[in-house]
Amino acid sequence: MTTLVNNLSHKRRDPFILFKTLNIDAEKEDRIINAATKVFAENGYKRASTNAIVKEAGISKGILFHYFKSKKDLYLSLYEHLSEMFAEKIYARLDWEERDIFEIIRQVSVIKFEMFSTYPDLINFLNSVFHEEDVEVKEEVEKIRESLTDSSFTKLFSNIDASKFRKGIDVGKAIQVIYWTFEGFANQQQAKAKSMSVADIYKEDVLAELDSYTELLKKSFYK
Amino acid sequence: MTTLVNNLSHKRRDPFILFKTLNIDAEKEDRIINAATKVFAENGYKRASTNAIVKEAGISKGILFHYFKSKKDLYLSLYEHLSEMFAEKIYARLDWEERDIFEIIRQVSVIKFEMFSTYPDLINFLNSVFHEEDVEVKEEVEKIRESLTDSSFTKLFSNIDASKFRKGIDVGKAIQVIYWTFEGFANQQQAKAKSMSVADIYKEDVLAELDSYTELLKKSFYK
DNA sequence: TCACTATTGACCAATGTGGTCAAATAGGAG
DNA sequence: CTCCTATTTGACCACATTGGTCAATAGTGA
Repeated sequence: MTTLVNNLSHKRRDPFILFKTLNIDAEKEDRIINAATKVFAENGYKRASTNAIVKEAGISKGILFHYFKSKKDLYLSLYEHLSEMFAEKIYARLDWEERDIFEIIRQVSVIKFEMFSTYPDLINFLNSVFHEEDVEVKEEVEKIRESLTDSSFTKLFSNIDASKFRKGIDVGKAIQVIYWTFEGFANQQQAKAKSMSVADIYKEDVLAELDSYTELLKKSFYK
Repeated sequence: MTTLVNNLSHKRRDPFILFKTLNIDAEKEDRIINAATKVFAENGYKRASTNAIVKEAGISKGILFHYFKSKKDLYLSLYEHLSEMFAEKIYARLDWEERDIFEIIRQVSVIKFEMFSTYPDLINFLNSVFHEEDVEVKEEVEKIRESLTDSSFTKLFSNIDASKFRKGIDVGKAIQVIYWTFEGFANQQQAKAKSMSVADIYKEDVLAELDSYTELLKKSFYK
């Protein structure tokens, strides 16, 4: 069983196998991906409507079922494609030697932020797949997830330098607090982003605010 | 414009007006409330099915539409009833003079926890109503919400004793961190609770863990 | 027994579903 | 231009589900 890292370094996968065999321009592929991502993210597998997807993507019903043999096929292919792409980006840009929790979380946050501006529904989709309960896809989702789970990631978080924390601080709990803080911050930003165009979000501003939380937590938890 | 506090102290409202006029035993009323709460919380207004509600409640379709003249009526009555009940409990048990942020959040958490064991879907339902976008109910939800919004609550949080915090700490941001921590903790507990029976959750254990986070944050933020 | 109310669930028209397929279109080669 | 093939369309289908109705039944107290 190879890990994701191995997959990424040794193997060049063509995520949408169905797409590869047919000659489709990238722009249309993107439209379909974004439409499906959005509709699945908002509704879950069962209640997501293929009609809604084709409408959102601006394509005909026929062509969708020409590319994907069924709704299930679309869902699973999309999940495989997006989770691989997501992992790929993360892996390519993380510093795996880093042992400072704030630096790690900052790196992950920056990557997430950048992905959000290109694929606004990606993270929501991946979250919704994670919580998906429908029996028609649950098992196969599990299989795909397994093939992607990687030990490097957990190692990254279990290898954190505890010596930087002040005496008397429960490091495990402190890490939880840090995690919840950045999760909360990300949710807040996403809620904000809903009410404005993507162009109006300035990366520098968001990162500056994020850093102010980092600073606060460092001041409080570190020696 | 009266505030919620005034409503609660001066006025005895019968939340489910429709219920009052007919003689229904409390146990059945609770079954209907819990079923509707659950189904609406999980699906939102539009996609929630009245069939699913009557099945979950173990009642017939006819009787549901005998009590409530429409799905919309059920939804809005339920929202009004539950949000009033929720506010009532909070208001009855909060110490409004308290100025210590941890003490306030702890009080709110305890109340939330207790409500969760009796009405597991209450909080999810109120959250889902808050995010509801369906035009058929949005406006009326807004009206009900307005009639409940109270300034005392915001006053409570804006009146926090900042002098307890260490020098150099951004109190506003620290409060955000505290808020996100307890939100994250609550979500974690709720996820855990899904995989076990309500009886197996020990209040003392949960509160002890919650207090350990309080302790950590106090140690870090307070003088 | 009767009169009355509370409750049922089969039923309905309307809408929406995933998926199909004959036909229209586009594009390149000759 | 004609032909041929590959791409794309959307009307259409059988089926499931929807919110809501109502004649019929069960229950109750006198």
